Amino acid sequence: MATGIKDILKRNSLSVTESREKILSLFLDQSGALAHGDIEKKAGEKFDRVTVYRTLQTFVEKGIIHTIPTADNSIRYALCKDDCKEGHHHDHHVHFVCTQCNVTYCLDDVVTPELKLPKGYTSSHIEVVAEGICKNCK
Amino acid sequence: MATGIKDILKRNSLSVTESREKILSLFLDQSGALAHGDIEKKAGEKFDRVTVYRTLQTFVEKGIIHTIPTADNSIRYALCKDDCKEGHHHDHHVHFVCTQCNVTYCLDDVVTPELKLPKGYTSSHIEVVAEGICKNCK
DNA sequence: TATTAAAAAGCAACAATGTTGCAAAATCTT
DNA sequence: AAGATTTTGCAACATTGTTGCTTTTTAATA
Repeated sequence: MATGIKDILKRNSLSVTESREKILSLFLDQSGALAHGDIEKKAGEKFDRVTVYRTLQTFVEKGIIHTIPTADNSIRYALCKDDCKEGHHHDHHVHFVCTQCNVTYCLDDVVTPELKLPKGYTSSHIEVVAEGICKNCK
Repeated sequence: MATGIKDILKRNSLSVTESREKILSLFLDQSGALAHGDIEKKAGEKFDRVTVYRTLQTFVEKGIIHTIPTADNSIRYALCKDDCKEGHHHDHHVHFVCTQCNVTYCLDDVVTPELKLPKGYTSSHIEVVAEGICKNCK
């Protein structure tokens, strides 16, 4: 499968625009997750704030990126693996936030564990966020 | 152990004030978690917005409540169990967000599972948030 | 390649959320 | 009850997120 930036956009029937290319490249250029603020800092001099919001929203809808829940009110976004379809994410991996460097990783190889929920509860999705020291900081 | 509202505050060496009593009672009166917005709606006519912020912050610092990460940028707070000490939380339970009624539960009996992390990663805390249909909505 | 319809970006204005400093009021200590 | 301390409320501000509309860019088609 082609993995160029333009290919990713076209595959998701998105028109190729400068801001989408730029923002998508930010994700491809590094392994961690990005908070909205990070993206705005890196791309915001060039693009309007609103465009960043709308682009991220579009990417989430198309399944190109996914959100990672945090406890500090700053949604983080990370690239999805290829098997994410529009409106149907398959992010069954664990996220890791380093308390030292503050980088968020997608641990693609660590699968979210099974949970035994109390009677009456049915879960459709489980998010696991581990916090600690990453391999670069230890 | 005494569980009156005043007792909880005194035990944590907090002075007993109207707003703290009111906000703490909101948590005691119901089982789910509360978002800042909920609290402001319920207590905000009586108290200043800033007071709500500061009170919640104080409660978190004292270990009376804890935060629950979400993917929608609205921090939720829930009461801690009694073994939370100041600055040292013991929230090894799973959280459950109902996608229908939007209530967040602390599943105190569901312990966060062990995770096998990749080499080099050490985690100090693991957050698990399950999403689905709760016992009241099914 | 030029024309045109559709989509996206930029702009402005606004709404919501969160923060800070300081004076007034309430609480705690003795 | 009086004074020291803590908390509250207020005002002003910063940040973050949203909406409507016009201009610009992209993509489709001749």
